[in-house]
Amino acid sequence: MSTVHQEHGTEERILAAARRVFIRKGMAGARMQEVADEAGINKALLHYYFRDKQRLFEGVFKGSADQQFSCIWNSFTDSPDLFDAIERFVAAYMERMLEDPLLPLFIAQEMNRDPEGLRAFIDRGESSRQRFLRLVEEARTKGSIIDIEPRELLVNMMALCAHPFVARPMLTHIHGMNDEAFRRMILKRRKTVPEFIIRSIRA
Amino acid sequence: MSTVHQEHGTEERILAAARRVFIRKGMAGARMQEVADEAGINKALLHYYFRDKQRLFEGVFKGSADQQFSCIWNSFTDSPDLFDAIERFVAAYMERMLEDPLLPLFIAQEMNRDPEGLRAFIDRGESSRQRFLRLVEEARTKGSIIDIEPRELLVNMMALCAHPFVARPMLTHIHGMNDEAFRRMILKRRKTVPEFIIRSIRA
DNA sequence: CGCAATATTAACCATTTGGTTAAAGCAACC
DNA sequence: GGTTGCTTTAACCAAATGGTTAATATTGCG
Repeated sequence: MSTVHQEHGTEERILAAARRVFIRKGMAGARMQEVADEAGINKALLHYYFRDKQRLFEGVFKGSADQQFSCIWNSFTDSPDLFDAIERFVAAYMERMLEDPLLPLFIAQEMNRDPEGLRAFIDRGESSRQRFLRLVEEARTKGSIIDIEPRELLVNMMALCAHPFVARPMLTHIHGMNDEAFRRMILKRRKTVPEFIIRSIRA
Repeated sequence: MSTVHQEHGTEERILAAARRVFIRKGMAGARMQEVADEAGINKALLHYYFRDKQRLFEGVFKGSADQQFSCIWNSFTDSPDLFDAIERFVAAYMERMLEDPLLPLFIAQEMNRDPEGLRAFIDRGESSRQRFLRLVEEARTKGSIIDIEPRELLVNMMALCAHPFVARPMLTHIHGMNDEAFRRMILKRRKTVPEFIIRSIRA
């Protein structure tokens, strides 16, 4: 934003409201009026701060993607031990996503709707990702883990972390869980998922 | 459908077209006109066969949910060996989803949009699910696998199967894959995922 | 204060979109 | 051939929706 906007916190209020609405309903299902209502302002003011729906969405998506990607990676920035890194990553992911359980599904949904346009937003944690892959590669050559492709391990780890959030409505229904039970399940997984992974890869 | 509809395959054509559009765009993003175009018919004819968007959607969702749930479970109906059951399930899931890679995300998306209303549609594979859980429980008491909660193992297995499809746009971008490379990755996982799981749970 | 710039709103507009209607095709059947 | 009942269509409609405009309120400042 090059414009000055010497505002009264309004832009932040709008963004926060938009975030809630977009994450709940998705770009296609979200309504500008609903965002305005949730922010407690006039609809025209949305267009004053963010020219159109697309730009408002991008403002929201950028922050959300950062939250899911770069933010998480920083959790294990300087861990030299792979097992320790895995534990930290999983714990950071679970705890962070418990605050916004719809985030993983939202990201997946929107990336699927407009891969070309949103591609740029998810490149943030790239360096940390590379570091993780190297950590796996080292452990592999060192022989402290079995022979597994680093990328594959990463995908598996992400899968075990993200899926319960993506599939939450199914899980809660099938297992007859309420929100609190879901939360407990995630907190349990914070412990069991790293164990599950490490059991599988330990040499 | 209690009405007779002595049609010319039109209802099926509509459903197939609706399926493609809804799965691609989701309920909120799909347009009745687009479905009509894709089916090569007039928009009013949609409402002749399926009264409104909601019912057309339900027609699509019912079939899709069956495909993802009950259909898969039948793969290992009568396998008495847990490890064998896991291998079969994963293989069936991967192969089936390769035909409709957007299906898992679609189901998750819509279940999140309207959990109450769609809840009923996902109860299909319940008996097979129970059988799987019992198989795990047996193996656990028998001591052929480590001490793991059956439900947890099931969630992990589903996670490892479904996540690559849900996160496909991210994966293909980050790893610089095209559709064919994605397909190869899934086919590789058909082998490595069961191995990953079994390594982790084998006593 | 008074003025300029920014912030906010109510009313309005054009387009999109789900859905309807009434008429036209078209098949079978007498 | 015409009548009857299902199928298909073009034209139409009302509501919803993204976006604009012009006027009003508010703030900072000389």
